[in-house]
Amino acid sequence: MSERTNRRQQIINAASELFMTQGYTATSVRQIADAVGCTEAALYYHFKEGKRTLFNTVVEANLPNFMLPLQRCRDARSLSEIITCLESANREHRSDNQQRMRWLLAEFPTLGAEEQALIREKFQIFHRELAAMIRAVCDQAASAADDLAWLIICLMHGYQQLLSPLDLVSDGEETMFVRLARFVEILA
Amino acid sequence: MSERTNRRQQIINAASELFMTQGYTATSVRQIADAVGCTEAALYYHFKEGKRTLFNTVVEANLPNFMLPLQRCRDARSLSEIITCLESANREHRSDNQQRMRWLLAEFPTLGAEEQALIREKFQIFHRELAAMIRAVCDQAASAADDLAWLIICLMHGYQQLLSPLDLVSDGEETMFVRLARFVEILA
DNA sequence: GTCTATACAAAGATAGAC
DNA sequence: GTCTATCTTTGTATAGAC
Repeated sequence: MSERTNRRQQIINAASELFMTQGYTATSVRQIADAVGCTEAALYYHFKEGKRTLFNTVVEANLPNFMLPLQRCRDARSLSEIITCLESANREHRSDNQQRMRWLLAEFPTLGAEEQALIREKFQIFHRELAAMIRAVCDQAASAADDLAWLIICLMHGYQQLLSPLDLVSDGEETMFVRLARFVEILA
Repeated sequence: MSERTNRRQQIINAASELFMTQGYTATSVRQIADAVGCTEAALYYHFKEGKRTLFNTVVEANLPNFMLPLQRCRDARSLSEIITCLESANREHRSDNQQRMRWLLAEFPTLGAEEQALIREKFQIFHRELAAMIRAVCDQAASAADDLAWLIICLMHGYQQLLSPLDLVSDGEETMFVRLARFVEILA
């Protein structure tokens, strides 16, 4: 993959960056072409159906890999271990995933039905895996594990998309997650 | 306040609707003028500094009234009562607040420093009030109440902005909140 | 594949008449 | 206050040369 082997890929990368930071409508085809270092005409050669097609490609290329943090927790042996593990996995890709998710949810209403379904499915799979993992480490009823998994997902999302970007938690380290781990420890 | 007493207000209302559903860049001044039933020139008379100024006005007019759900919980006497109360208050203004919050967070990065600070402050006040309320009903250490308050805020946000709009929770009623109430009941 | 050149619509914004 | 008319810039998109 030399410097400019694949123009198409360069375009997708530049578009990803711009769409994510500025949003779809705020980003012009000119801007993308400039960022790549080519002309608009060249861009239209690679994406014959124009801006919207390029956007769809970018969406699929940027579906956050939800499973990544879960794989790290494979050998957790308690609920609190799962949580602290999720939190640390989360912290490492923080700015990346945070931006991707924010963008994804912001554009979600404008997406086509297939893309919306794709995203929904990703979350459902994540939830299913997490619930299974919870059942494995502490003997919960299936429905309780399901709820607990959604609870954790909501919590992480709220933290990642609300507290963290708005800089609402001042006490430096993510003590909140540590405390959650302690909470659920009691419950388990 | 007759039909067209206040053009300025009409403009703000129309702009609110359009900005929220389409976003800032996707909404044109023309579109707003059309919705109001006047010309662009008239609009520029009321907002001399143009689209961005109108937008700022709209942002301030649409800062969700965060305190509303809290006021409903004044006479809650336990942690679980607070939570179920918040949840029901939340459910009533659901679609409204959901859209407002989604929009606010999507546009947040583009806002000026003062507006960002304003939003941040609203959340901090909400948190402070909720934490105080928690301390009032169950004898928690101040720091534990603080964390618990953030936890509940994150959870509600995750539910409102992730699970609910993506239609990820299938079991009809908001059992998740009921279960959370039970969880925290044990903790208290 | 990439460029130059250009078409054409829509954007934000303003001057000046009423 | 509101309109008509107009300006300038920016947007998406394409034709045709290299």
